[in-house]
Parts: sequence; C-alpha cells; structure tokens
Amino acid sequence: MLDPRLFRTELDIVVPQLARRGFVFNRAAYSGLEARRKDIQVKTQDLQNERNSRSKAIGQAKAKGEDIAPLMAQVQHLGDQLKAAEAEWSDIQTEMAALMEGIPNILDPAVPDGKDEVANIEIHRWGGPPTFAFEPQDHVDLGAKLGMNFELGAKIAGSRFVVLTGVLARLQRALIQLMLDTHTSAHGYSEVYVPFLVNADSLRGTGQLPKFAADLFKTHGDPSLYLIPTAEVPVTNIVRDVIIDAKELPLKFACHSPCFRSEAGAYGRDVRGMIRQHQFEKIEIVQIVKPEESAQAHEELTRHAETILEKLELPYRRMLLCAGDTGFSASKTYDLEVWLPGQNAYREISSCSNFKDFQARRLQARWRNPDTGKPELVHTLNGSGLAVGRTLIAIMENYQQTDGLIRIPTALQPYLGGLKTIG
RNA sequence: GGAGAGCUGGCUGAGCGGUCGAAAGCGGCGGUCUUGAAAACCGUUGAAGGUUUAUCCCUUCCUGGGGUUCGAAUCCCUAGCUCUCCGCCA
Repeated sequence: MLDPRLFRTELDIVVPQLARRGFVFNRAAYSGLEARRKDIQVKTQDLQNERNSRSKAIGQAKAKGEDIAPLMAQVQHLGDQLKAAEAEWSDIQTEMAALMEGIPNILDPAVPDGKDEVANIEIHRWGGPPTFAFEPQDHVDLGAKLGMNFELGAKIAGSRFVVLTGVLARLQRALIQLMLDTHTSAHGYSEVYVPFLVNADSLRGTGQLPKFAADLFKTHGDPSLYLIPTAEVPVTNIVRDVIIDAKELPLKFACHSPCFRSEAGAYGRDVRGMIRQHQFEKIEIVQIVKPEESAQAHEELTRHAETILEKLELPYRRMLLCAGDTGFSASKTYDLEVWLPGQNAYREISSCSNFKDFQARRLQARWRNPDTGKPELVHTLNGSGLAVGRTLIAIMENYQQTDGLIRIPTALQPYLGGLKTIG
C-alpha cells in the first residue's frame, strides 16, 4: 500500500507515476471520496467529543450527589446521531482502504518504460549457451527414463503435477541443500521453516490479497487458510506488527518451501514438462532492511541468487523488468533467466524485488529510528535463490552428453556422495 | 476431542462501570555524581489519525468482532490465541 498522505499532497506526482504501469487512477472518484472522508471524520469526532464531555459531567454530578436527570435528557439524541456518523465514517474508511489496496507500488526511477517483457533490459549475462554435437533433448524426454513421471502426477493429483523418484528426487534434495548451505554460510542468512498454510491477513500483508485471489489455492476451513504461493508470504510476515530494534537490522532469512499456484491465467502455457507446475520447491531469500539500505541490499540479494547459478555453472542473464512487467507490490525487479537448451531460450529461474515500504505499510513492519526516536517503516526485499524445479531441469538439459548421461556440476557432487554423472 | 484458566504499553504486571492511555517495576532516553565506567539519585518515555504555519486541541486504540450503558480495560455474547489437566497421536 502506498502512503495515503502521498495522495492528499502529491497527487500530481503520483498519478503519472502510476500511469507508467498502465494503471489508470480515477482522480475525480478519489477526490470526492477524500472530501467525504474528511467531512464525516471531523463530524464524527466532534460528536464523540461531545459525548465524552457530557458523560464526564454526568459522572462528576453523580459523585457530588446532584440530580443527573436534566443532564441525561440533554444526551438523549446524541447516541443515534453518533451511531449514524460512525457507521458512515466506517463505510468510507472501508471504501478508501479498498481503493488504496488496489493501487500498485510506485516504480523506481531506474525502471524502464514498456508494457511487457519485450521492453525488459538485459543487464548482463554469464556463461554461454552450451553447444551440442547432437540435437539436445528437453527435460521431459531426458527425465522419462530417470524417474520424472507426469502420468503418475496426473493420476495422483491432476495436470501440472509430477512425481520424481530415485536419482532425480535425490538431485532435488541435493540442490536444496547446496542452496541453503550457500545462503546461510556464505551470505549471512538465517535458515527458517514456516507454515505452508497461511491466513488471509498474511496474504494481504505481502500484497497477494485482495487482488490475486485467483492464483491461490484456498482451503475450506473456517477461517479459510491458503496454500502459500511462495515462502515470501510467511517469511515476510514474521515482522508483521513488529517494531524492530535498529540493532537487529538487517534481518536476512533463507527458507526452503513448497509453493502452490493455481496458475489460473496460464492455460495453454508451458503445458509440457516441469516449467509451470501447481506445486514446486523453492529457496526464498528475504531481507528486512533500513530504508536507506534497500537499494544496495537489492543488488546484494540478486548477487546471492546469481552465485547459486554460477556455482552450478548454469548460463544465465539478468534482466531489469520494465514498468509493465514489474509486479504489483514491487518497486524494482531483476529477473534471472537460465538457459534451457530444450526450449532454446532463457527462462525465469529467479525474481529479485525491492518492495521498499509498500509491503511494510500493509504489514505495519517498522523499526525504531534512533535519529528520530520514532517507529518508521522498514523496507522489504526478496528473491528466489533459486526455484529448485527449474534448476533441476536446467542441469538436466545443459549437462546432457552424447552418451546419454547427465553430468553433475562439481559443486553439487559432494551432495550426491561424489556422483559425477546420472543416467 | 473433553474440562478449566487467561490475553492490559518495548517487557513483567496492577486495575472499583465515571476524573484511566491506564499504578508499579524493568528496559529506553536525558541529567546529577565520576578521571572514565558501573552503582545510586532526579527527570522523562506508547501508537495511529484529524485540525493547525506551529504550539495547543480533538478522536481512536487495554487480542479481533458485536452488544448493554449517558459513560466500558472493567459487564454480556462471539472468534482467535496462550497456558494447565485428561484423551489421542508422529
């Protein structure tokens, strides 16, 4: 959520900023609502003040043993008026909150214009796509004889599910280990396990609700819980409603979790293989930082994700997302795209975002600034480090050999008991 | 799953339906003292919002929601959470 004061005082600056995303802000509707809010708030508070002072007078009169009947007569109609005013104020607040919750974050000045991924800017690339003396297979064909079974996934659950058995299951576990070890020992993150089912408040805090309910799996209990679409949700919500001591910052968490996405808007896209599943494993890295440190933290966090790709010797490129491609809550996002020979394309394997104070305001996640002595909003960041399923298929596709075997990258071998190839 | 107890500021913990944003202690901040530090002593110290150039002032917040009342931290209902005992279970 953006600062409501921004809309009251800097409307001329904010509206064009939002327009960069293609977000049309209805100024007239907002101004009308804001005027009504101001009016009813003052009216309600005046009535509350009157009730308080009159009630106090009754209390004092009673204490002195005076007759309170005339005073009581004076407040007779106050109650109804107040109730009506409070109801109206509450309605307007709800309406205003809904309006504000639907507004995306302000983009960082560095974010380029553009409406879709075509306008994203390549920042750099690392490694080159491998050359093959044969026609490389994709992970579906490679996986068929190694224990990657989509039919089984479909039988047990449905489409967009997979069963991994044997060496591929072990490879996935090894990747999780390598990623967590690297982030905790070399990058300074604390390892954390969190609930994989979360409540609506948590999803609202990170911005998935109310706008993106269609992408979530919801359970039927009361109250309903949601399967997490990313560990970002439970991990970032660690600091919801907390005032953090300045000495504790930055907070850095690394979290392994499954992620569940209904992919409601993705029918027909990436139907083949493990690229787009309803369930996948991911290592998420999250940072909670002082506002002035978030830009640098964003660069560092992205490097932490890139380090994993480099350790695994996977060719990738870093993209700066354009205005239209940057997510609702993010101010600036780098996507890391890994080379997939089976698709002959770079595909997203990590998304690293700086949310600035957008999530923090929804979360009421604050720190006490020693300079002002006041609680102020923190900045939140997160990135995948990395999506494990896509890393698995990147290794399979990039390291396939003429002999049909798949080479295990050197850094990963210790996690597989020294295994150098599979297949 | 059954029975009971509780939820108050950064933390611990008092709180009679009225003058309670809330005693006290701890912690934090400022000061006195000290070569410096500690201790001791003194003072100060919640958050959000409205109005305002600013001060003042006003409103709201004692787990969430609803109710009773002129007036609710206090009474009632409800949800959530925590703790204790029993049952069950990994």
